Amino acid sequence: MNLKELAQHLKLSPTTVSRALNGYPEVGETTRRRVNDEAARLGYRPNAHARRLATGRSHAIGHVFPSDRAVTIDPLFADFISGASELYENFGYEVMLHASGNEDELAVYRRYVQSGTVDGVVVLGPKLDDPRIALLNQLRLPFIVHGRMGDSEIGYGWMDIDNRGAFHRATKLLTDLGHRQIGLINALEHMTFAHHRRQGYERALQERGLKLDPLATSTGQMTEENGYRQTRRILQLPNRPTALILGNMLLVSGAMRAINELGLQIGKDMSLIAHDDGLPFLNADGLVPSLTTTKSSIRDAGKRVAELLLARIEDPEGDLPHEMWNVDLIVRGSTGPAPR
Amino acid sequence: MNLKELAQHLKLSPTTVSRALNGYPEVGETTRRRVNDEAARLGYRPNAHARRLATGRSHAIGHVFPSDRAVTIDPLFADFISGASELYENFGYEVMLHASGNEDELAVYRRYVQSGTVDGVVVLGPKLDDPRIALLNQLRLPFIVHGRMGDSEIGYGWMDIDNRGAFHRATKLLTDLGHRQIGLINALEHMTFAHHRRQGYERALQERGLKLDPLATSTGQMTEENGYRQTRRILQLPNRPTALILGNMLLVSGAMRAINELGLQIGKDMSLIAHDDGLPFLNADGLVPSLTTTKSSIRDAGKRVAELLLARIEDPEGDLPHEMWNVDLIVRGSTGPAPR
DNA sequence: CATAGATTTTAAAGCGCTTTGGGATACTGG
DNA sequence: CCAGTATCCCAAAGCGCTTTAAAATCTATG
Repeated sequence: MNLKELAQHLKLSPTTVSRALNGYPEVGETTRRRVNDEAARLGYRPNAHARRLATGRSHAIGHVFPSDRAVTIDPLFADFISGASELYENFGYEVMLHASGNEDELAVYRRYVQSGTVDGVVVLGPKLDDPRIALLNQLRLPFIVHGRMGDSEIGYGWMDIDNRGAFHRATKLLTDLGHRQIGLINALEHMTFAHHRRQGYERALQERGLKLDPLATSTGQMTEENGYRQTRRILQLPNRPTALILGNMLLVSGAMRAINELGLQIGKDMSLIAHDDGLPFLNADGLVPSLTTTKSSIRDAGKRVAELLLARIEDPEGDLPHEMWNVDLIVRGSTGPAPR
Repeated sequence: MNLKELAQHLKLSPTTVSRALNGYPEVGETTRRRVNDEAARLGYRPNAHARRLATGRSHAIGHVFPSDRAVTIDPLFADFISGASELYENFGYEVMLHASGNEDELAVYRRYVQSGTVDGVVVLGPKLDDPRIALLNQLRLPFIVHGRMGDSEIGYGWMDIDNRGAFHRATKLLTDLGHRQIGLINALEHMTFAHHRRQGYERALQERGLKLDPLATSTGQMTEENGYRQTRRILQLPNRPTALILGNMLLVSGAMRAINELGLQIGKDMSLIAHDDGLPFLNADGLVPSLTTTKSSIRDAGKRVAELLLARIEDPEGDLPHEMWNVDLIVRGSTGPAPR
């Protein structure tokens, strides 16, 4: 069943039917209703490719993820996309996924443009200096960055959470509780979000006149195992921290394991704060003791980024969005006054 | 830059250029080289939609994931897709993702067919009785099921791991070690894989003449919190199990937490086996004690399913693949003889 | 009642590719 | 030297839709 057949069936021209279905004003109200009813009855759907060819719009959004085992993004990625999809679906957009395996991510973008596969892309996990942004601007492919490229905030649209503020606040809570040695297990710091977190952490220490102990911090993969290793290492330092801040919920069980192993009690001997992206399978509130977190749903972020991107595609000359979300600090049972 | 322009540029007809690029034999070797070189030099890529319209093939694979908060699939999903993408990419296929949010999954399939969006789909997480399979057969949309629909093995192509065998072997290891009370924390058992796992578990108990204690088993979400809750519950039964089998690595940290809390030692007072899908952020070998697992990489499964699907699309009348993978039982430090 | 203007419908071109069915042209062997 | 056969290339149709420009129909007005 194609448009032509449907038109014959209705004794109308394809033009009129097309217009009726797409809501153009040049068609009478009664005709429109008749067309819509019949299309629904016969289960007619326009051929996606024909429409794309004719309009030059693909109604698809590209998402590239690194398949080079950059572990961090994986579980978060699914949740982000899941939020974004919700929105795309409502606006009739498709989600295209691409592993940047053989070719690199830049090559994928070039291909997108040359072959017209997508109308826009979401840039995930921006680095301090990220070539993707310049390329996309040059290619004139609409995009929104989830996060920022270092401290540059103009020249591209972005939506980010206040990582600096979040880790500043978390660190400050700990210093207010009297902790003087505070460890940090961070993500890889060429990623902007991790860099910002460290900045927030360091500023809070400075404000209290506390000296930063580089050995009490680490940057690495967001895995259970790394959480365990780093926690163990940090807790065996001569000048042992009494509190620990973790970049991610995936680190938490490893960290807790290490803490328990050393016979320390969480919330008493050792305070713990983690950043919680709201992954559905890791609930900070259900832990014992419940976990103090800086929380921001990555799923909601996905939804919002999708929204901004569609707006941008709609109006490519409009103002670039710059949107920063506050991050909640939720105090629960894993933080307490510093032991003396 | 389109085909016509490229052809003019080369002083050839579009026909010849198209054929040269697509490897048809009707074009001379020298001409072909000339065309390929020039296309590469100018960065020409055929318009994806035009090609799709002309060929009637979309070169895209659909993947529908439930966005109704069915937690289980999320982290596994990303890994599965990641494996599949690797293959698709090599064969020039796109990955389309769809949240089955408002409309249900069946509706998405119908739409796929009506609008020609994809050439085939992967069915994930099949249930004991799953309407998707009948619908897809009726729609004549090529598909491969990752897993099986209950015990029916014909009438559709599938690739599955031997869940029954895996859990049978795991349980048998424990009974061989002298354990007589063995708990099970399973996924939701309307899912075939979870159903099979229980069957394997129960058969091994029967073979040893052990009585099944329904209270020592549970089915539910694959989350840290549920792992904790169920473990805690099971370990407080009057007739406390000395071993526990977990459906998923996500349950593990919760379970370990509960075990430690009750002052029991893993591998000694309490043996532990989990199924490991090879998620990159949860390493069974890095735990302390290292974890005995039934292991099968979900990423590899994704890759294989993709391969089978592409073969099926290539030859829709070919034999339906039925492929079952063995699951390794890797014995590590978390299992030991039953305490007396 | 004729005519201008508004409304509704249509024919036809075009989006950029593939592919059918022929034509040239060059290469054989009788 | 010519018919027969490969080899190489091309014109044109068509995939199913949108959209421009124009035609047909209806409404209002002097």
